[in-house]
Amino acid sequence: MAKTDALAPEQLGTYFALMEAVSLLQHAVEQQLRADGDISYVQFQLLARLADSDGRLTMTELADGVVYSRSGLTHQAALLEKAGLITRGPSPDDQRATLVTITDAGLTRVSTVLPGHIQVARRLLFDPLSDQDLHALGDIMTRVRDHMRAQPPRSAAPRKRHTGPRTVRGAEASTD
Amino acid sequence: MAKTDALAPEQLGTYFALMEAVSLLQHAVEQQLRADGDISYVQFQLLARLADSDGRLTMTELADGVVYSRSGLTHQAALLEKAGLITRGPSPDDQRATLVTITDAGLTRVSTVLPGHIQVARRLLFDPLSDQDLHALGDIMTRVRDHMRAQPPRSAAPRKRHTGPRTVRGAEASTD
DNA sequence: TATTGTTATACTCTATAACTATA
DNA sequence: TATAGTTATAGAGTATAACAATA
Repeated sequence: MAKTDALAPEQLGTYFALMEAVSLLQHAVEQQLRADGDISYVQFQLLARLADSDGRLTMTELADGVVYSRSGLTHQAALLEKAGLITRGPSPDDQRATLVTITDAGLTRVSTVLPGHIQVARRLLFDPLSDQDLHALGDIMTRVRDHMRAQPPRSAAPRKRHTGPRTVRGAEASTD
Repeated sequence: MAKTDALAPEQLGTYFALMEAVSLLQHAVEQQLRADGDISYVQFQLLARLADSDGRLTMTELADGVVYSRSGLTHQAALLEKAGLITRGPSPDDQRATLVTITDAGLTRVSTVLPGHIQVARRLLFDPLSDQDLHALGDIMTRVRDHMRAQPPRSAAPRKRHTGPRTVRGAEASTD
């Protein structure tokens, strides 16, 4: 039945500290990006990835690593295109592919947003860390990330049954 | 003008590794909670917090630490109540307050979901870590979390101007 | 007046499924 | 048949503002 025992107390504490800290960090970052450049973190990631690359990537290449679905990427790309930050066009190599290009405005936007972004990361994450901490954290999280990437999707997730028709989502009968 | 310089390469790498790893972890956890107990991570947090406490907390106490707005909490509480996992009632101490109580079904749901949750955390996060890593990570993230909690909200966030009416959200003119 | 909580509303994000076109 | 991408649609999450009631 595999390991379903409780986590060691130290594991539990570490897990929750990690989750909460990063939630706070994500929240702060979203705020900053929205305030400084009116983009979300996901949009920032897409732009940054394009800026880092040749400035051009196919949708599939762009999506790689950015978790979600193709349709989600299409949606974000449409928003970024409407905002003039990227351009989409046919690929010469593969007629099926869409080639995404970052515009000058896109590059400008990234550089507009970057300083504040860095400030937030520094203020929230790095300020309380020593060089040694930084090194340790980098080492650990790099290893963890690579491990996660290598994990089989989530087909392996156990499939249990609910106790009944109880749903904690919005839908639901509410027969009255 | 404070420190707006680029982060050290090691900082940048650490930051991105942290963000990506936790994003993957969050995603996996959401999947597991939804599959095993049809709840979100936020809902799990609320239930877990209630279970940890006396079983009863006011809305304000419950919200504490769970970032978002009061209305968001009200919404989630309504969902949990509809699902029979919590109960809301007036507080004897303060007539303004709402006392939230976890039900037996709520406690059951938590215990239903917990083993899988732990499995995910173990498989994705702890498996690739040595005891020493665990200790270091716990120490670091606890410190970071406490530091973040102590930070002034986000009033301190710099306020820059956009280059124009460019919006990367859904709304927007789209005059054609 | 300040605090607790709810309601109404609006918007963003994400995912699934169906569909088109090219390899 | 498999892959690249889009569209339509549906649902969940979150936040802001206005409001009611109690301290």
